[in-house]
Amino acid sequence: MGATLQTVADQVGVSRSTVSNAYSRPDQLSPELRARILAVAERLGYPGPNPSARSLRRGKVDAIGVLLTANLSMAFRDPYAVAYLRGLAEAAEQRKTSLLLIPLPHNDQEGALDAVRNAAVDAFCVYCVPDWFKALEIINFRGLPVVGGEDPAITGQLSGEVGFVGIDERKAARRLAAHVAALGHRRVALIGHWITDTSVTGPVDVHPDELRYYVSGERVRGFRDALVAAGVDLADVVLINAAENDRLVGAEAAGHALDRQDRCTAILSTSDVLALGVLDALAVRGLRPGRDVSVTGFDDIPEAAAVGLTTIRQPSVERGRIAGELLLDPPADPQARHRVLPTTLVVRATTGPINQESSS
Amino acid sequence: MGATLQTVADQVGVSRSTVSNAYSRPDQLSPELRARILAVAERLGYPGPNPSARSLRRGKVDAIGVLLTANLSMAFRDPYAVAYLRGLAEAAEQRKTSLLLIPLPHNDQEGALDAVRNAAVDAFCVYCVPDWFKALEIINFRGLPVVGGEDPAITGQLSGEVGFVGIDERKAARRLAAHVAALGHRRVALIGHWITDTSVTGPVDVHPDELRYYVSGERVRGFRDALVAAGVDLADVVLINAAENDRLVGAEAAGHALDRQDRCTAILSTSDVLALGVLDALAVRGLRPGRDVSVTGFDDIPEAAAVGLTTIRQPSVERGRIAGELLLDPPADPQARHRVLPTTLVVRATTGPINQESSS
DNA sequence: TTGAAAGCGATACCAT
DNA sequence: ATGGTATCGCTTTCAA
Repeated sequence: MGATLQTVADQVGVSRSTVSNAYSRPDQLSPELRARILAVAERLGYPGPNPSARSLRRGKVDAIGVLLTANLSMAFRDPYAVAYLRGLAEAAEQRKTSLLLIPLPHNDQEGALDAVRNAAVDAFCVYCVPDWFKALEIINFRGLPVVGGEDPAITGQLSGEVGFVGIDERKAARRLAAHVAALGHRRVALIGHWITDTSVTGPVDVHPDELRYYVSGERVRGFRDALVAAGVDLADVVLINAAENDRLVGAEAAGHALDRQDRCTAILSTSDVLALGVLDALAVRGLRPGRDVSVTGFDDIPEAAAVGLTTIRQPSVERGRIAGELLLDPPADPQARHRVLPTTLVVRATTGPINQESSS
Repeated sequence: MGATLQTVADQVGVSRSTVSNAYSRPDQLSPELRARILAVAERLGYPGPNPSARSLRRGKVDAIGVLLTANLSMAFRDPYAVAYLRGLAEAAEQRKTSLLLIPLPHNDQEGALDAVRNAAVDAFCVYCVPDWFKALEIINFRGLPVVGGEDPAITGQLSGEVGFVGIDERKAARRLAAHVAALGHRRVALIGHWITDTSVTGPVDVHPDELRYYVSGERVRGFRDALVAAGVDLADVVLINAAENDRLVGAEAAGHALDRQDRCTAILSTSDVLALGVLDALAVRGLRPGRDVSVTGFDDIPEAAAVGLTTIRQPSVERGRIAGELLLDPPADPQARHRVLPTTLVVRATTGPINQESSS
């Protein structure tokens, strides 16, 4: 217990530096001496250099901090987030770097953000954190390298921003909504994750331009763009906030759209997970997706294919991997540090032409 | 740049202690002074106490190290591992504790284990790491609290073991194999994850008692127990190693069982992920699961239900949560620190009575 | 190849 | 309520 570099050095009869070298620079001393030192260390129960002391001195930790969604454990329910994390892990493990998953307090209260403040990391990767979260300010203030991958504008303001990897959210959303509009839908509901806040699920009365959370905001604006372009009356468009990116919440949100007199004929969600919930809500009410009500998602998680969900496919693992690479090996060329990845419209069975009978 | 506690203290005209208190013990100084200090700190661009220095001094990091599978990024492909991690995250986020995901070198080579050695954490949670991995020795030597949750014997030897959370692997496997044997199957193949090593997929000639990796070993031994009890000749049982817990690898392993003259009538795998691969292999060969060949998994991941896989259900999220709780709030009662969770045999469509025609 | 000395940046205890 | 002081454990020049 309590063995330290000093203890070992004393026992062996060498200086601290030498013991330190035995661990961190094997080439700086004779193999025999090193062996002797390591043996003594083992006998003394010296656990090796103290990680905190070591990183304090070296100024490096070999870990990157990950803010995965405003709600860490919830993130693991979203296959897309998991895939992103997998990509990040791939990049990290290739470089012997650990990933520090930092939990955010559910309320984002000042004092509760210690975990972000005290995170011993060399850089941060931020994924799906609403831009108004205080955690971002802290990260910004710490001045470490950051890869956001969402709002180019916001991450552009982070002092340590090293790059960006994302997609053209709005354009992709536009294509999806254009597809829906082309099928004749005019009464539409849009379900957005955190478009207003992170606590209440239900209809909101906000102009799309005001939505703050970048990802959902852009997607909703993309939907709006396309609907307006198709001549849809915005008064016929219901906007619903989802307090969590969760299937159950998606179902709840859909309820607000379905259980009203002038039921909409299409429901567009800002994620597949929410859309799966929407499908659940339809099932409960005996409505057929693609016939009675058209439904779309966003991400193209594996389950989307399984249930025939029309959606936008975006890279997941790759996106995480690139984020990690940007952080760990920032390319010299600034151009190469701004990556906009391609997306694809995937039309499946949950969207179909407007059905005159059930919409009347 | 480079602002430190000292800098701030000098500017404000107070001592370091006071500045430190302003951050870590707000109640130790007047609100006005604190406000003044924080303001100056902000102006100076002082990012807050240096995490490494802080944890060096306090002897605490507020992070727990996670060894998730021998292959971190691969772990994210396994829904069971992800669920476990979710539970762990739930426990951690409730206690403002971060999770340090530590990558293991693929070869488990000495030098490459720095990440484990240098991990700044207060404790370790080890999940699905083969017992012969050097990483475990290092963890053991560091003497930090550990929750293994797999091999009670091995974790029992870890100096810092604080508890155990797992299932009765062997008993569960026995029930599963008994079900298969009761259906009349006598020529059986067992596919085990890492039962010999982590590099080659294919038949192995090892006695079940010799298998080293605890989890798979116990499951295989459980299978064996039940088969022998049912009068199966062990000479008719093929043992196949899977180099990775991966669907593709499962399919590959199944190939070794299916593409031989005396094709087996049942294939038992040590995980659902592998079993899904087995089903793929059957499909490719035009064989019907539950009719031509019976197939079983282990874990009961969501996809198992979707494809009708017969399997053993074991708690996932809960298991991770308990592991986290054991680490973060070890119960005083030693009894309460040894948790064996219940499992259930879930019979679905992939197992059926032996089919005389195709087995002849 | 090895050792001596100087921090890295912060916190805790004890006074005041 | 604040300040002084010792110390946490290690790495890193630089000199021998």
